[in-house]
Amino acid sequence: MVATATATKGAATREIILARAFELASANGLEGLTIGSLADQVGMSKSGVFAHFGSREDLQLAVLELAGRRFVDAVLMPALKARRGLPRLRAIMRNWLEWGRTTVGGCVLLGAVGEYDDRPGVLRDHVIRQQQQWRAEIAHAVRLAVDSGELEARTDPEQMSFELYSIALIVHFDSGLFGHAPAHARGEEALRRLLRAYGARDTGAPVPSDP
Amino acid sequence: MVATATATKGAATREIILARAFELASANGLEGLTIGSLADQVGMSKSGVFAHFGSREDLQLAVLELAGRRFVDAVLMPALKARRGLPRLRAIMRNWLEWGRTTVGGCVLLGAVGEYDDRPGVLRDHVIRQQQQWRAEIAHAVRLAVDSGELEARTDPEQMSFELYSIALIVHFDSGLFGHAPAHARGEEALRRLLRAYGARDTGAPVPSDP
Amino acid sequence: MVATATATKGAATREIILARAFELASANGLEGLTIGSLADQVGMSKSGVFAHFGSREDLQLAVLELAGRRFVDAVLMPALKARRGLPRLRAIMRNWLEWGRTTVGGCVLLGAVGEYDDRPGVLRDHVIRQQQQWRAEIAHAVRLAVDSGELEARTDPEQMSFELYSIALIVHFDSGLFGHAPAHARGEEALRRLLRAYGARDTGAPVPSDP
Amino acid sequence: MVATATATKGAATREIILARAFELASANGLEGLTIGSLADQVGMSKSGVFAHFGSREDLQLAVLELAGRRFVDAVLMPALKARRGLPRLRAIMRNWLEWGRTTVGGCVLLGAVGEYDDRPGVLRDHVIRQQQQWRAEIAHAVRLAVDSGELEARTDPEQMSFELYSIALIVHFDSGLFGHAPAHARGEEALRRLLRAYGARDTGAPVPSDP
DNA sequence: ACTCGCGGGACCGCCCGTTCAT
DNA sequence: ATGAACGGGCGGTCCCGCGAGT
Repeated sequence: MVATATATKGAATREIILARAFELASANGLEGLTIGSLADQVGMSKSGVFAHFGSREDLQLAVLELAGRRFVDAVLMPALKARRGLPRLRAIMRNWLEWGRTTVGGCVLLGAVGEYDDRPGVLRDHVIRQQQQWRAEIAHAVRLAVDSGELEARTDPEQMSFELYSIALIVHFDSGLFGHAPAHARGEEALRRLLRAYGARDTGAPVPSDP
Repeated sequence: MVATATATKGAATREIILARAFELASANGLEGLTIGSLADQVGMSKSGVFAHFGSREDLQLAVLELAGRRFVDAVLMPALKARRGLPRLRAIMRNWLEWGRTTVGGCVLLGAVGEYDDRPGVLRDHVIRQQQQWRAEIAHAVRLAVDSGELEARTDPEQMSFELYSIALIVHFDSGLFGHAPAHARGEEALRRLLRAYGARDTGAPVPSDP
Repeated sequence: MVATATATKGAATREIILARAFELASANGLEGLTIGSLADQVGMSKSGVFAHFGSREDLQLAVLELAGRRFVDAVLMPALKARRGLPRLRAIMRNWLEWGRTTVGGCVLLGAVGEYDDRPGVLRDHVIRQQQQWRAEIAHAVRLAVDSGELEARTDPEQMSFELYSIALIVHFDSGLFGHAPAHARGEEALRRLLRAYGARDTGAPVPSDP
Repeated sequence: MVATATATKGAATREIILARAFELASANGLEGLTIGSLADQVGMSKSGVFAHFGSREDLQLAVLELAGRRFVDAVLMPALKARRGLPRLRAIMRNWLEWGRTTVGGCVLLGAVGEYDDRPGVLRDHVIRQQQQWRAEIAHAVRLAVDSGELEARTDPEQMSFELYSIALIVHFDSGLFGHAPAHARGEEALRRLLRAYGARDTGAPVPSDP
């Protein structure tokens, strides 16, 4: 028998539960994700939901992983269609901010950073790993732009990744506090300045009528 | 009789409780602050602690305010000793990052941003007000540096405040995830680059033996 | 398989809890019914008991309804075996007073009247509805006796129902204060006089050797 | 120094507290009378209120006594101005029902009957004593009416007192459940019938234009 | 294999009556 | 007469197992 992703029916409902859990976690954070409320949402019994994950922590872990996959699909993969270098880097950031805007409650991954940055446990470990992965990805994109000569040669990709990340982070939280529009505007402006600081000529500004 | 800071005994123990609550909130977040655990920590009964605040929300509010005062004392006030303009701006950021390093769990205010950015209520309102105040303070410091000619004349103070803020934010969370040292190093590097991008000549680098 | 009254096990224990709750409410009133004490009595955990009702108010409501059913079974139904008219009316009252005597703490329904006559809420609404139903039932029995010519033709059934009710009420409370025996004796005497005042010839007196 | 009713200032404030407590007990019942809420109402500290009574039970007892005095003043004393016999008896009942109508929450004494009829303790004992006293008072008034020939000679004063009492009781509770007006109308009608049943010629009906 | 019903135990925020030193 | 503190209890929620149905 060929190995399939969802061999049984159980795995299918597990996906359904997970999808709903993802929505709840987007809205209320991973810590706000409760087995009871999730059971209500999917119309199952608490124990039915519970059985699929074994513990709340494992449920949260699964949601975190799903969020990671969705993140890749929505942010990273589409950016691969853009040309290597600056265009791809800008595509990544654009998709990222866009993703936070379209999802209610914003990016789960960034939210998780705020929830587990100081709470030891399996979840924190997972968040750390994800962050490292993801930042390495950005750093890689930066490196490509350096290689193509679109960014300064002396650029430290990890450092720049860190700074790009900080923009996504503050846009995420500011969106919650002050609304999407102003947060995104400020974030895009910060991004433009950051790119320029690292030597980018074309910053992707709509129309730089600057003489 | 010499005037004392705490007129009555009740106010004194309230301060003690509050101080302990501040520590707990630093470590576990404001949402992780529980009346029962707080009572245990201060060696009192739950009702004894409770009576001082009237509700958990009011306790959290009080902790938030205390954090605000401590922040001002540790970050803002000392920076006033520095000369207006760039030195003061750098002092503010230095104190800020330093504050996050000395306090276990990091800056409560920044942690609160992550907790209440999408949770409506009195606490969120308070966080918003604090953020606005505090960012306006930074913007003001920026304006002074612009006036003194140390930063570019076309600088938008609010935008720069936003970007400075983003550095503090990511340093806070990264400290929790990856440890203080690397986060601070990256943060300081980001700060230097940001200042330079806004036209600062002297970036406060430890050894400006730049040829 | 023979059809059983309680299909599942949960419903069975729910009945057990309810029965015990009924006893507690009889003794201490519906307001004196707490989840903790009930849990102790049935030897379960609080949450176990709680889960069966969802809220204390719903528990009280359920007890109230159970009391209503028991009341119908013990008072109303048996009286249907008596002939329409005066005999049935007397049977109702006799059963009623008897019911109060056999139940420890007396009739829950009458007790609820004393508890919720001035406390707004769902329970009060329920009590009101029950009272209306029940008094209408008595009024109906009165009407039958009027139709059969055993009571005066100009009798106002609602008024008489009110007065019959007042007898049950005072017997209930007097039983608690002064003991069953004297309260019942006075109540029966009042009932006899009341029936006579409304034109009944045979008052059901134990020894009608009245010359 | 001559002994006065309120020798000290403490006794005066005690009266103030008591008066407020009486109002609260009228509205919420003696069991709903809480030291904290009472303290709020009189603008004192809880312990300040508490010190005047020694325990909640004693406070309730004091309220019960005050209610008794007020009852005498409002119901019994004014009735003494009416002529002995039927007029006085009718005056008593009229004042009684009136008292329940003017006081928010109705007669505390009758409410206490419903609260302590099955709850052993000092309060119950006190209620019992009060009831006995008060019913004896009515029985006495009945006896006078019998002596004056306005009621049947074979009347049992205690029995009639019991029945008069039942009218007051149901009017009290029905007022809470269904409103004052209908309850009072039914009560007065019941009273008229009861008096007539005991041989009264003039039942005090407004204008018996009955030919 | 999967889902459910049922129950437990810990904990939560909150309120109450009460004591004690001032 | 007060302010501080306590102990116990309240209703309610959470995560989690056990045993049985299908």
